[in-house]
Order: sequence, then C-alpha cells, then structure tokens
Amino acid sequence: MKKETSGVTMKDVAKEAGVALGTVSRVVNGLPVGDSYKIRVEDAIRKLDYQVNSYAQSLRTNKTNTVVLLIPNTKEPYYASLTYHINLALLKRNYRMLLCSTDYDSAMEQEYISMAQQNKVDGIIGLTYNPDLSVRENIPFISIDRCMGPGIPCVSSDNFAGGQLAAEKLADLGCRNIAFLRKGSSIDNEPNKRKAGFENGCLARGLHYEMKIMNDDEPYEEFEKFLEEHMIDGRLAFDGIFCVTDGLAYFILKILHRLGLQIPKDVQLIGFDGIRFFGDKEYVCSTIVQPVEEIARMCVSLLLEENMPEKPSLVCLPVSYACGGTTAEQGNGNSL
Amino acid sequence: MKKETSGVTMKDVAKEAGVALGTVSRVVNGLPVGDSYKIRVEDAIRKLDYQVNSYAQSLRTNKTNTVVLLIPNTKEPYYASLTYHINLALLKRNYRMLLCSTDYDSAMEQEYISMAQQNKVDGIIGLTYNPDLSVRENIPFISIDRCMGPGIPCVSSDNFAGGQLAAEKLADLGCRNIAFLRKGSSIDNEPNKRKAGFENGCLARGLHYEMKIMNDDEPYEEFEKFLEEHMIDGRLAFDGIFCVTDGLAYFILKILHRLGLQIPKDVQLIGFDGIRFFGDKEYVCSTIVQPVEEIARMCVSLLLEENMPEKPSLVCLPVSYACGGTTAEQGNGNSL
DNA sequence: TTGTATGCGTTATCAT
DNA sequence: ATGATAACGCATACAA
Repeated sequence: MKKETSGVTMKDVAKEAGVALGTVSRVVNGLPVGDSYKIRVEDAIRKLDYQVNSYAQSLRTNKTNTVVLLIPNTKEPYYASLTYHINLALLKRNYRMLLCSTDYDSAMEQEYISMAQQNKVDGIIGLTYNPDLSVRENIPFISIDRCMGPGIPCVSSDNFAGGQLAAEKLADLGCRNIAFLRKGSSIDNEPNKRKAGFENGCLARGLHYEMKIMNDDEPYEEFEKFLEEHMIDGRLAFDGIFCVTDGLAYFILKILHRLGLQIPKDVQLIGFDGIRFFGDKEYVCSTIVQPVEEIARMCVSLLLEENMPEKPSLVCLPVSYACGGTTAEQGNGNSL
Repeated sequence: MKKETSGVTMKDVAKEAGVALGTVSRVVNGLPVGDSYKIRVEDAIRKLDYQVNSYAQSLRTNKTNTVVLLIPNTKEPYYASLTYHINLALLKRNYRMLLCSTDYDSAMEQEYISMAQQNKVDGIIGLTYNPDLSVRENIPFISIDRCMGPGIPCVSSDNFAGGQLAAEKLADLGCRNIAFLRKGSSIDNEPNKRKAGFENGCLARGLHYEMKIMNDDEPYEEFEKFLEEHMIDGRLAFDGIFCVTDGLAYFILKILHRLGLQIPKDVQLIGFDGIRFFGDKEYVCSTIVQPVEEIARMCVSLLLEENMPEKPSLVCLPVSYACGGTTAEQGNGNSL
C-alpha cells in the first residue's frame, strides 16, 4: 500500500521487477525487449495491477486518443442514432469520445470547439449550425451534413438523390399531384438539397407539385392551415406528400387523420431519415433511409485514417427507400 | 511561430509578460496576484491566445474534470434522454463527459470501467446490467436503476409507486380486469419493482388482474398469442392493460389494432417511461412519466457535490401520470 | 506578493 | 538490449 489511491506507477513496476524504468515503458508499448525481462515486467504489472496513466502519456506524446462529438442533442432519433454509431466506431478503435450537446446554440458550439482545442483532442466530429464557426487549422475536423469550407471534409447522405427518389417513388405509386413540406434551418446545409432533388424528380416524371417551406422558428400550425386550405369536399388536393423529415411526417400524419383522411388510401406520404422507434423495428412512415451507420463509420475513418491520399471535401452516401405503411405497397400495412 | 502546433505554454506567457512562471499559474487559477502583474499576464494570454493544457493540469493535480457515462446505447428513447440531460448537467458544471455505449454487453461494461479507472476520471455514472461488476473503491460511482451494493448510491424513479399509480389510474378510469405485461431483464433492478407496485395497487382497489411476464430473450410474439387467447367473441377479456414500458405499449398497441380493438374505448392502456417522439410533443401513450431530467441532475449532484453528509444508498424520484390518448380522459384524443 | 525549483508519470534520447 | 536521464506543461511548497 503505497499511497492512498491506486497510485502504482511505472517506477513501482520497475522496482518490483528489478529493471529500469525505460524497460517497463518498452514492454508496455510493445517495443522489443529481452524475453526474460519481458516476463518479469509482465508479472510485476499483474502483481501490482498496474495501469498506465493516460494523462501523463498524453502530455508526453501529444496524443490523446480522444475525439469530441459536437451534436445538437441525443434526444432526437437521428442524432441519437448518429451518436450511438460514432461512439461505437470510436470505442472499437480504442478512442474515447467526449460528448458535447450543443442544443443548437451557436455560442455553445464555439465554446466546445475551444474546449476541444484546449484539451488537445485528436479530432472533432461536428454536426453544427453556427454559420461562422472558428475552427483551428491544426485540429482535424469532420463535419456532418454541412460543408464548412476548405480543409474540412463533410459527410452526409446523398440528400439530392433522396429527394429525387421520393418524387419518383410517389410517381411510381400513382401520385399525380404532390406536396412538398419542409421545416428546418435556413442555413446552407446538405439536407436542404432534398428540395432540389425533389423538384428535379417531379420534373423528370412530369409531376405537378406544390411546396410549403417553413423555417424552424415558424409554428407548425401553418402546415395544418396549408392542408386545410387544400381540402375540397372532404378530399385533399394532393394524392402524395413528401415531408423533409420523418419527424415532420409524423406530425403531418396526425393532421391528416384529424382531417379524416385515410393513409395511404387517400394520400400517400414519404418522410426522410429512416427513423424507427424503440429499437430496430418498423419504420415510423414510408421513408428515405439515411445510412446512419455508414455515415458514422465514414466520419471516423476520415478523421483517423492516416494514409488518406487526399481528404475529400464532400462524401455523399447512398440512401434507400423503405415502406413504412404510409405508401401503398406490399408493405406491412402499418398505417399508424 | 514557436513550434508546429499551437504549442504556447505558460512559459511563453511568462516571458511575454515579463513575469515568473508561477505568477502566470496564479493568474490562471484566480489566486491573489498584484493588479499590475495580473493585467500584464492577462494581456499576454490574450495576445498569445494561450490555453491551459488540461492534460498537464490533470497529471499534476490528479483531477481530471471528466466523468464517464456507461449506458447501453443512445438509441432507445429513455437512454437517449438520460444521456442528454446528464451531458448537459455535467457540461454546465464544466465537466467533460466520456460516453461509453455498452450495448448491454457485460464484458464491455467491465472493460469501460477499467478504462475509466485507467483514465483516472473523477467519477462514473452507470446504467449497467452486469450483475457482478468489479468497481474499485477509490473511484466514485453512481448507479442508475440498480442497487449495486454498499458505497454505491443508486438513483431511479419511484418504480413501485409508479406501478401502483398505474393500477389506481386504471381503476379510477373504470377498469375492472387488468393485464400486466412485462418484458425485460431478469436482473434485480429497480424497474422490476413496477410489478410489485402494480399488484399492490390492484389489491388495494380490489381489481382483478393477470400477468404475463417475459424475459428479454423471449420473443415478442408470445404477447400476441397471450392476447389472442383472451379474445372472446371479438372482445378482449381485459378492459385495461399496464405495460412495463412505453416501448412495449407501443408494440401492444399495434397488436390491439390488428385485433380490431378500439383504444381507449375497448381497452385502456398505460405504459411506463414517458416517452415522447421527436422532441417535447405528445406522449406515445398514456404513461407513468419518469422524471428523467431530475434523475440526471441527481446523479451529477451525488457524484460531484463535496459536502454530502452521507451518501444515500437509494434515491427514488417521484413519477407522475400523463394521458397520451390511450386512456379515456380529457386528453388530446390521440388514439394513435 | 512574487520568483524559483521540484515533481506529477510518461516517453524518448542518450550512453552503456 | 538495457539503464540512466531529460523533457512534456503545470501547480505548489518554499525562499526571497
């Protein structure tokens, strides 16, 4: 019993094994060491239950094995899932992950970036909204869903293709007149390309469409009004709706039910994200599925892979369509 | 430009300000320093954009300002919410949080605890399932939802009272014959007290009840069979159902719909947890709400508060009932 | 009040 | 191949 806490250091191990400090270090780091020495050191380590002090190690090597994740929160399903998969990918590589929930607060985003720099973490993965974030050159940064400028790779789904796919699916399912409903940040991020993709898809298929674009600070009630205004004789003017997120689709679904409409008989609905409640069960609605796990892994690879020929500025991962009962199909018939 | 990275240290600041190293340290730590010195140091800090190296600091002081959160994942809503609130509470106190998703894996739980010890974090908050976790005496540990033995405070909702409340509510709402549906870990944790509370409530109100208890590894389909077996002439033998979690309730709800039953007209349903999809909107179902934010704050307080007279062994926080449309009430009428 | 010097536990650079 | 020793950046006990 040396000190109060388990303060057993390399020095103690060296003494116990009767070798020099450097030898212990070499054993710990897997550097070449004579067999007899190696065994003695390993025995001593076991006997004393020695563990390296990662703070001393980081101080010395300037390598922290730590990555910061900047994310608005872990409550909304998409963020929660991203957090989960990034965390797992990092832990698998023996990296620790500092979680920083920013709550969409620009000041917090900046503050945590400074904190990350101060902690000299090995890198940052961030899904942020602050348009003019100051991030140092010397610390690797991977951005999710938003291009932040040169030197900062952005990883996201192929949102444009997703929007297009949604339009095409609705067309294939027999829709002729579609509404696009969007609510979100007005910042210039990747998800905002869903709209352009959607329009492109409609044009290609000769679909008529109407759009209702709302910002995050505007009330949801506007959508209800919009839909009510398009009701004629108890029927909706649209036979298809594309919502920019599953969260919005979930909300719209309730409105449609209140209006007495049958889903997917009267109106078909497609969301975006691929959210499934309570584990990997059914989808909330028919949806364009984001490859969350692949996004997570790509972020980690981009951040940690040494021999990357050239960091790409934007990596888009393929999305897919999944039936969740709000489109007419051989699906599970879950019409919520 | 001294080095490659932004390697500006206290020594640089001291030189720039023309003072001694110790003086800079004292300024940084808010210790008494002569005004003229203080100003010069602060100017130098600003000019050089100095930031303390938290690794050197931790090495020196044996204080890391870091807490580890051990949680199965961040995908399931209850865990996601806990993670969010704990993270915020920690960040607010200027603590960093290392997230460790364990995926219910006992080996991982133990591994991350060892990692935490190695990293000499200031404490651990853990929601774990490994029945015989080895956690050192010297590192503070707060357990969520499970009592882990002496010296380790456990924080949870008042699950017993919650079960009781569910039974009483159903009784008040006119139910006479209730089913209790449970699926979960067979480990001896706090949420398992919901059953005892429920039985107690039924007894007190003279309610007849039947229970279907399933373990986590058993298939969900058993519930469907159970309910089908209790259908007579298109009517369910029960007029009320208490599900041990909202997740289960969500699943049961779909079965009930498939069986052609109307909720809450034919059967009333109460879940447990207080889950709300997509931000703070409506509840998934009528439910016993866990005070997640309070649980999170309590964990952090218990872990960090210095002057705690005596660490309690179990802290139960009060739950509440909320209508989510699956019980007959003045609620919002959201019957899914 | 301020400066000086030592050590926290490691890794890395020397000799041996 | 191994042992001694000097940093890494900071806090602090002690001297001034």
